[in-house]
Amino acid sequence: MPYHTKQNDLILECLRSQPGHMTAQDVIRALADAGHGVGSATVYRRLDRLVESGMARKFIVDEKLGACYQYAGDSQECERHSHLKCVRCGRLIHLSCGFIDELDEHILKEHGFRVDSGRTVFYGVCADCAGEENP
Amino acid sequence: MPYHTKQNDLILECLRSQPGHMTAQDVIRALADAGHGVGSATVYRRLDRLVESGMARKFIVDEKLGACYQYAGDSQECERHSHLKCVRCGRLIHLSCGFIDELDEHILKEHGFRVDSGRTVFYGVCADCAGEENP
DNA sequence: TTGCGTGCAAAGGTTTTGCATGGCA
DNA sequence: TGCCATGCAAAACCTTTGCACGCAA
Repeated sequence: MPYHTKQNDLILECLRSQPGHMTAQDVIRALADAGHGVGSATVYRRLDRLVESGMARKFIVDEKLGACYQYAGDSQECERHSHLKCVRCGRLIHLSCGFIDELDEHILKEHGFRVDSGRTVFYGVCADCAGEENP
Repeated sequence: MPYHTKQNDLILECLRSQPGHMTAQDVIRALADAGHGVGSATVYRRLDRLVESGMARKFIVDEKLGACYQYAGDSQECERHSHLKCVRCGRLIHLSCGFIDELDEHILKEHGFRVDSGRTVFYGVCADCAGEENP
């Protein structure tokens, strides 16, 4: 049975305060800056637990950057968000789109694979960067 | 102007011999096992160049595992492959599917983002693992 | 001969692990 | 009082970087 600790609340609150996504290192730095230093080992351990329990979502954006975490506690609104990562400028774009749902359904029915859109990252080139290439 | 070296051939041949994908570490180990030791720095440098030149593709599967590389020299057949990664058993499944093309087209037209399917990894649960959950 | 490519070693970064201590139940 | 959680430090890991030497052109 997991215990309820102050550090757990701090980490969760930190994630919640951030509209976007944070790496584990972001969380560690944010807590340190706020005056509540939390050991990095604890942050990693708690983040993994939050993901297991469904309070947070975890996905990989970039191989240099570590894993990214995002709060998912209250609303499931972001559940069907996917992400677009521009490999040129590095921007990460949220994508809410019915087409994704259709795709997920198709993959489930035809290929027997249940996709978790919240984790999935599409790589490519964003409009701005594509514009710069072909002016 | 890039030079043509023995190590470059070895690395490319190593990738080509593998039907699937390899991490940089896999390449290093494979070459070492084959008796041709190639320095890890060289492997990383050459792999990056191969990706730049289009001879190989690179994508991220798992944050613990490093980047994955795949040969893409002869045929572009795999160009429109996406990958499904089962978060339960860790299996990586190739997905060739017209629906993906439609999605990419939709994202390009409606969201102005050109997706590179070859890099994209869908996370979720495969049929086998889903079956084990609900027998 | 020129200068890119290589290899070794060291450094950089994130994440994990071991172990003694502290705090929740 | 138990036992999980924490924190520190050290370790493990992949990847990058610096530098001298070797090899392709």
